[in-house]
Amino acid sequence: MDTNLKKQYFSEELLSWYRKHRRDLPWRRSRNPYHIWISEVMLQQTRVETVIPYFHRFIERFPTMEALAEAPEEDVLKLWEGLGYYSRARNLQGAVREVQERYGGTVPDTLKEISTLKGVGPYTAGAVLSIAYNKPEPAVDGNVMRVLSRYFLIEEDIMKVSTRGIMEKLAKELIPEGAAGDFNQGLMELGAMVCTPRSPHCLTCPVMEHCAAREAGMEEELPVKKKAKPPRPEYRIAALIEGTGPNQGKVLIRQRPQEGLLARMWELPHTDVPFTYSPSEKAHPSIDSIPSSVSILADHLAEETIGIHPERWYMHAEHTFSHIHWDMQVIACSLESSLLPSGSSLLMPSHYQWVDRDTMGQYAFPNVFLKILNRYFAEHSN
DNA sequence: AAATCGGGGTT
DNA sequence: AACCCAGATTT
Repeated sequence: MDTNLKKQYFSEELLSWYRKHRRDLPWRRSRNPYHIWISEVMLQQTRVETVIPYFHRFIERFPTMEALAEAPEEDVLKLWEGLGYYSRARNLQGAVREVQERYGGTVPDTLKEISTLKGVGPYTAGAVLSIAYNKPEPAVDGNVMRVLSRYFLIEEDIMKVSTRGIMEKLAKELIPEGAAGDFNQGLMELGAMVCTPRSPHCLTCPVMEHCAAREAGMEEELPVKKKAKPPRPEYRIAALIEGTGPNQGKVLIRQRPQEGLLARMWELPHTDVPFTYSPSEKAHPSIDSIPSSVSILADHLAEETIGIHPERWYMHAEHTFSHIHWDMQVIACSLESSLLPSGSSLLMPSHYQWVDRDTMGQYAFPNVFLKILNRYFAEHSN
């Protein structure tokens, strides 16, 4: 079959399939460029079902770009809590402020301008332009690369930058006249609902008849993708420091640095230990079974003027990021003293804070620490 | 081109 | 346990 006919068939069938089968998603209920933009940023590397509650909370708290531009950054981070890739939140607010100042509060409608905004890469630019403004720009994400690699039997490694270029050119050619938004969303919808990574539902696919991978029996082998490196293990020890006196019932937390992993999020004080926990240490934990870790933790906190006295083993926690796996032992501690030279024993460095069950909600935590704190306060609810 | 940057659902 | 998700940025 002629290539151009295959393309025309694909575009027409996909478009009509989408218009019949599209899911009713919150960000599909308007074409507010700001709302579309938020949804696309939240959807980066994140599933639809995960995003939905975050999207509702976000537009309720920040209904307009003006509201988001004027909000304290910590409020934005708190609403992003648990969603991951927290630089997305900071970039989004920074970009919205840029739109307020440089573009008079209107999301730019050209590829050149919108692409200058922080956190708006090739995908997000194309998605916002096509969905909000119906501009014929491609929006190539993982779904689109999977669908196109199968339908056109493209065996290039989709992790390569050059392959992205091939896909974008192809995706742009396929956009039907005047239907960029629906077509691009249809491409992603097909990838999410029908042309899935494993065991694709070819029998219900609107373009199965001319799918090259299907004809070749290759649908399970595509797309070709080089395997990612496994996350490196990191062994860590954390202090759950229980307050006394005026801080009875509270726990000491600290804020992470401005840059890097989990930037500006709050956490339990903890540090890396330069060796692995043996299976017996994981299985039969106690302070005495990991004494060198405990002394490393005490030394680490002493450098931040926090003197601790380890009391008991509390729990084991694991957390996997894309590139790191944390294997963490949590030790309940009492506060020996503040080692600040001149202050009273109640003074703490400014990036430390006492919190209880009611006040911890003011601070944004990564999920691993959220779980530890929620368990602790559930067990210590006087 | 490779590494960094979260967290969780599916199979 | 492997895979991968409506990716962008930095090195």
